[in-house]
Amino acid sequence: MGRPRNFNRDEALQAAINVFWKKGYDGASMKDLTSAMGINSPSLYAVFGDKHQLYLEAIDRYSNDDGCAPLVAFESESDIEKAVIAFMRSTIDYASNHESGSKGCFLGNCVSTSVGEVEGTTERLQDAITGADERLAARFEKEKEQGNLPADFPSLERARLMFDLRQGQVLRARAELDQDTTEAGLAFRVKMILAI
Amino acid sequence: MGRPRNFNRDEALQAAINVFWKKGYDGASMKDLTSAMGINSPSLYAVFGDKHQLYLEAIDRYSNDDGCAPLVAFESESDIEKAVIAFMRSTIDYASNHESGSKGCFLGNCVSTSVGEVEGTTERLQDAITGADERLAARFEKEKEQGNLPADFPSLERARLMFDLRQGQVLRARAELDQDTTEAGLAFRVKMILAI
DNA sequence: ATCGTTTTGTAATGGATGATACAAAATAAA
DNA sequence: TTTATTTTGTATCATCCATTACAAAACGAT
Repeated sequence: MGRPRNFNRDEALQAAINVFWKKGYDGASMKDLTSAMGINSPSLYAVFGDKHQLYLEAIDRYSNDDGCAPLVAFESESDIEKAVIAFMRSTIDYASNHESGSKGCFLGNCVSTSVGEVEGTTERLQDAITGADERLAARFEKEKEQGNLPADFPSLERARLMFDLRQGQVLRARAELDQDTTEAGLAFRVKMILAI
Repeated sequence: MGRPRNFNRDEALQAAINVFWKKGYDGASMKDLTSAMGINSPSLYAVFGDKHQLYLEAIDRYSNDDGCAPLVAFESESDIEKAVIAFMRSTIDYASNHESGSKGCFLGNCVSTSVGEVEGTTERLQDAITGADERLAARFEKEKEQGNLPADFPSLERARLMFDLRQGQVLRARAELDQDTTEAGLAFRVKMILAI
């Protein structure tokens, strides 16, 4: 059943992500999707099932790529303070200067709308949130073991703090508000996240 | 031009808000809207213009009602520390237990999707964000004048901090994640907002 | 080169969408 | 009550949507 082989599935999926990211699930028409992906609708159906399955796959892919880029930045930096800074900067950078031109966060600004309306989105958004919380907390725990953070450091609480701050930043980015304003208070935020 | 007089315009608009809030702009069909508003489409067009104008009016109305409820809670409480707590609790409460059943924040979780796609939404979201920043900061400034906060207290920076934290909370609420988890770290967040 | 198969493009399907024309009903005026 | 006007409900419009049938083209095997 006509699956095309002469095209890059990953690139097509990335193109679909960018369309959904910009227009939302309902706002993205099949025409928007197919023209951005460079395929005709029959191919889309053969490869991805239907619009709904494509959407879920786009969410999964984004969760494992762009969406967790700040997490990777956080985990890659060896010094914990620099790691927190890297997380914040990476968040702002991806939310404001993504190569696709889409602003904000696909999960935070688009998938959130379809929660409860499009099947499969609620669990995925929940997993993305709690997963981020846990990955951030895990790093803090490791720092505690190494003695770089006090033994009573509330890792999960501060992880959630970081994540929540992130959401404000991506909303500002989505609204195309100047990211320099968020840059201003960054030092204090870092200090607070690591305080006591 | 048949404008109906035998119905409550405000109630109809509130019903429209709840539909848009739950389903987003594109996801809300005229049928969804008219049946929730208790009117037929000709009446909707006579009273509100069209779907697009109704959406913009819904945004404006929400911005001046539900959306700023936490701001009112913040401004109403006389003690500044209790005021910050009131802001946070009000945010969580409205985002999780709104009478309409809609979760999260209409602006943060729905309008954000249509930014750049639906005309008139970008300015409105920007105004809502910067307006909230300024109202929060204004209260801090007043406290400084009264000597309840140090003279070098960075009002706007902390206002933005509060607002950004709020966005994380409404996203968790939209995803129907347990709000008790956010309640846990509340004391520290309040301390951090008012620190130094 | 020919045939069978796979990939691509066109075109059409039924259904739903946003928007209105129009008639029925209700109201107000005389 | 009769008439003019306004409000409501029905029914329809063209259009766009997601989806798929089908034909054309490209490919691979023999």
